[in-house]
Amino acid sequence: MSVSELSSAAQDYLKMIWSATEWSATPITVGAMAERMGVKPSTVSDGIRRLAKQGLVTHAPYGSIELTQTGKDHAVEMVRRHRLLETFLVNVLGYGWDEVHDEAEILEHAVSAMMITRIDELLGHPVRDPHGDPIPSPDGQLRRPQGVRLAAVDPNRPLTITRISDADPDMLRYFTELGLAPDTRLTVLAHRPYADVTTIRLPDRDLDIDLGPSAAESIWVIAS
Amino acid sequence: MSVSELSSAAQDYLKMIWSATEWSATPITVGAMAERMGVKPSTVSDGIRRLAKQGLVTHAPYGSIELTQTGKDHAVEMVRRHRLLETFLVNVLGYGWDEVHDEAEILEHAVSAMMITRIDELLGHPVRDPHGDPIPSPDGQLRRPQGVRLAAVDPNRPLTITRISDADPDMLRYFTELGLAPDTRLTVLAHRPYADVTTIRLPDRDLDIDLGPSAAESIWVIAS
DNA sequence: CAATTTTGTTAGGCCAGTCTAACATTCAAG
DNA sequence: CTTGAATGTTAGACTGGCCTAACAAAATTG
Repeated sequence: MSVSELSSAAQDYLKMIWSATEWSATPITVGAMAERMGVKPSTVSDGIRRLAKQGLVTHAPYGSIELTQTGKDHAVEMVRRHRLLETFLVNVLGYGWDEVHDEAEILEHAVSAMMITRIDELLGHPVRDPHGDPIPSPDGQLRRPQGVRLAAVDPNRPLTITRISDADPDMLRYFTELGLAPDTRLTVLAHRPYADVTTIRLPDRDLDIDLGPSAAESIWVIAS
Repeated sequence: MSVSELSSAAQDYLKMIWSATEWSATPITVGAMAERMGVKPSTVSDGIRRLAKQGLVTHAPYGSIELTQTGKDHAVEMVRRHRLLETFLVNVLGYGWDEVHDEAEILEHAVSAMMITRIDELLGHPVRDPHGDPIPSPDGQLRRPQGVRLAAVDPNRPLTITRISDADPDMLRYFTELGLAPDTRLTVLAHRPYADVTTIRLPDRDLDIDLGPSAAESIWVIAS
């Protein structure tokens, strides 16, 4: 069975369950899923039950939610669609990287496998989306970019941004103003714990910036 | 209210009602709609009732189905989306003109107004889609291409194809093989009524072709 | 113009996906 | 280790879009 035959809601559930463990190990909860999808927990609980019946997740009442291999395959396919579409919207249609998430979220349920193939070719088989997130290959392979959260790195080392979480469009617009994007080079000057501030320096723009904790958690870097 | 807020089914009904009278004056019937949408007449009857309740069509039981101004506006917007998407799929993603209809049929329900605007810009504000059908402007204006059905023209006059109905992908593939497309020049040699054949000549390819009635009804031409 | 065929509508049911409200389980704090 | 708070599940209702079956109206035709 192809991922296209799943309902839109089922595709969303699978993608969300998979995504929850992409950047942190904490497993997803029913409440968190409901929150992120803008529905009530009872709806999610019900949806999970339907997914389990279709063999896409395993779940005992009050227990943890795990994707089966099939579920995982479909989830990764949806992630591939989403990230290719985001890349397409930015590179071909001239969207801002803060504008693509919602559009891709809808399109990913509507595009055919053929269209995804064509978009992938047009873009030259990109391996990262505009936020630096890795794009799974057609067979589901996915190279995680190296990198750790900016909040967690030692000061005074040269760093390069590898990804920026696309969770908050407002924050992305703010980052755009500051010139923060994947491949931007920077150095952490200091973490100031009680002020909850991380000060960074952008050598290329000769600029120092104070970032709050949510920003410092959203930016991933490697040594450069 | 924007057309995007309508259900997918409602968008389909409106577009179909509008389309029914684009190339011929015969008004649409419940049965014909059901047939073309692949559902039962009872479903359409019900759907029409819901549309009427929303003020998008007027309809008395057993009476004719008419779009209100609002309904007409939404229908034309859907036609604009559909034809821009078809053009986009052919010109940007390299689809064949016989492959775009079904894909556009799904995408038209998913794209945002912004995406349509961007696609329109990328394509340079096209006025015809790959089949020669006119693309309504953003404000709903629509210039009907001149032209009459090939089946209805006098023999031995130089003609140019202005549009080819996209109703039948197989026929489009056949036309591709023959080199028949919008802007192709041709002459009708003769209509042979009892054989139900129209013989045409393609001067540019020095080729004579016999077309059956469905083909001759699908091709629209003007004097050239 | 009456009877039959065709076409359209209504009634009643099903499903997915949502809700609210009530209930069950688990977790955490004292 | 008990209890109250937080979290998750179930029950029951509703909606849109579909179905089948029964019925109503209109059109065609002998």
